[in-house]
Amino acid sequence: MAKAVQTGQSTDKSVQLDDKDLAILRLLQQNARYTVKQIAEQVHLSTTPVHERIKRMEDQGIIKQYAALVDHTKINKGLMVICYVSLKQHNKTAGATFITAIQALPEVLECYNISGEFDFMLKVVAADMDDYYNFHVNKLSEVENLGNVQSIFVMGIVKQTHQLV
Amino acid sequence: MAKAVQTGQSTDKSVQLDDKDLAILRLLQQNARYTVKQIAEQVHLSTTPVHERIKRMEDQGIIKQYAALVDHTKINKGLMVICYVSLKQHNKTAGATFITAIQALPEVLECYNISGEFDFMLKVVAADMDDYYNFHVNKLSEVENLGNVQSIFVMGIVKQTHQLV
DNA sequence: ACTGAAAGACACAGACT
DNA sequence: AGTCTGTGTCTTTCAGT
Repeated sequence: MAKAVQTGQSTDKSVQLDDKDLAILRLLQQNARYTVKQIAEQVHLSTTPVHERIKRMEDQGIIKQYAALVDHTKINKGLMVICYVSLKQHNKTAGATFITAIQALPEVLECYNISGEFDFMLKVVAADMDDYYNFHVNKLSEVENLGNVQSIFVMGIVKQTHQLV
Repeated sequence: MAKAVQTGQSTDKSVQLDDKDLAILRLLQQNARYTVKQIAEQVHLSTTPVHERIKRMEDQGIIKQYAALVDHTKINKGLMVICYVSLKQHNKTAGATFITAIQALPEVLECYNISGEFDFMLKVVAADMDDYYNFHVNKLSEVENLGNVQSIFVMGIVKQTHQLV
C-alpha cells in the first residue's frame, strides 16, 4: 500500500503498473469522462477489473485528481509570466514564511524550489500587463524576506500537456 | 459563439461568465467527477441549467479538457527539470522545425516561447539523472538548429494547481 | 431561464468461475 | 484475477412554467 499523497516533492517509491494499468492511465489523462465501459473495450477487459484498477490507482495516489482544465485566455487571464525569486535570508523559518505567502496567492499557479541563481520559480497568470504590474508591486513584492525578482513573459504556448505516460 | 480552440497562445476574447458559471467552473476544476446533482445543490439551481451551462462552456472551449492528473513521482518520473533553449537561427522555418520536434518528445510536458536571453522554456520530466542525461544528449541536443541549453533542476514543489478561478 | 419528471446508461457491489 | 448479473444513481432530454 502506498502512503498518503504529500504536498511538495514526494519521495514515495514508484508503484508497479502493468500494461493494462498504463493503458487505462493514458486514456484517463486524455479524457477523465471516458466511462468504465469505454475504457474496458479499449484495453480488452470487462468493466469490473477496469473499475477495480482505477479505484486502486486512486487509492495509491497515482491518480491525484480529476480536473476540468480551463482555457486561461477565455476567462481574462491571457498573460502568463515566469517569475524568478530569490530570498534575502535562507533559514528554515524564512523559507516557510515565503511558501505560505505564495500558496495563498491565487495568481501563482505553480511554484518550484530550484537550483541555480534564484531560489524559486513561479508560474503566474494575469489579465494583462496592468494586472501583472499590480500583482508584482502590491502582492509579490510585499512578501516578507523577498530578494531579487525577475519576470520572463510568455509570448506563445508551444506545448502544454499533462500526459505523463 | 467562440471560435475553435487554437494551439499556441490564443487571442480569443474573453467570454462573459456570471457568478453561477464561475462557481460551476471552480467546482469542476477541483473535481471533474462531481455529479451535476452535487454541483446543482452547491450553486442553488436544479440539474438542467447546470447541465446546460457546463455544455455551453465546453462548446465555447472554456473547459478545454477533463483530465486525470497523475502523480509523476509514483510512475517513475520523479525528476522535473526546467530547460532553457535558444536557437542558432531565428527564421520562420527554423522555429517551425524546432516546435514540431519538441511536440513529439514525450518527456517535454510544456514548452513556451519566451522573452529574454533564451527563446524557449521547457518543462521536462524524467526518471532520474541518468534518464535526463540520456534525454538531453540523445534527444534534445539532436534537434536541428539548437543553440544553447541551460538546465535548472526542480528540488521541491511548493505549489501546483490548475485552479484559475 | 428555470423546474420537475422520466428514460436510458452508468457505477458499483455481489455471487460465481 | 477475471466474467456475469443486478440495483440504485446519474446523465440527458422533454414538456411545462
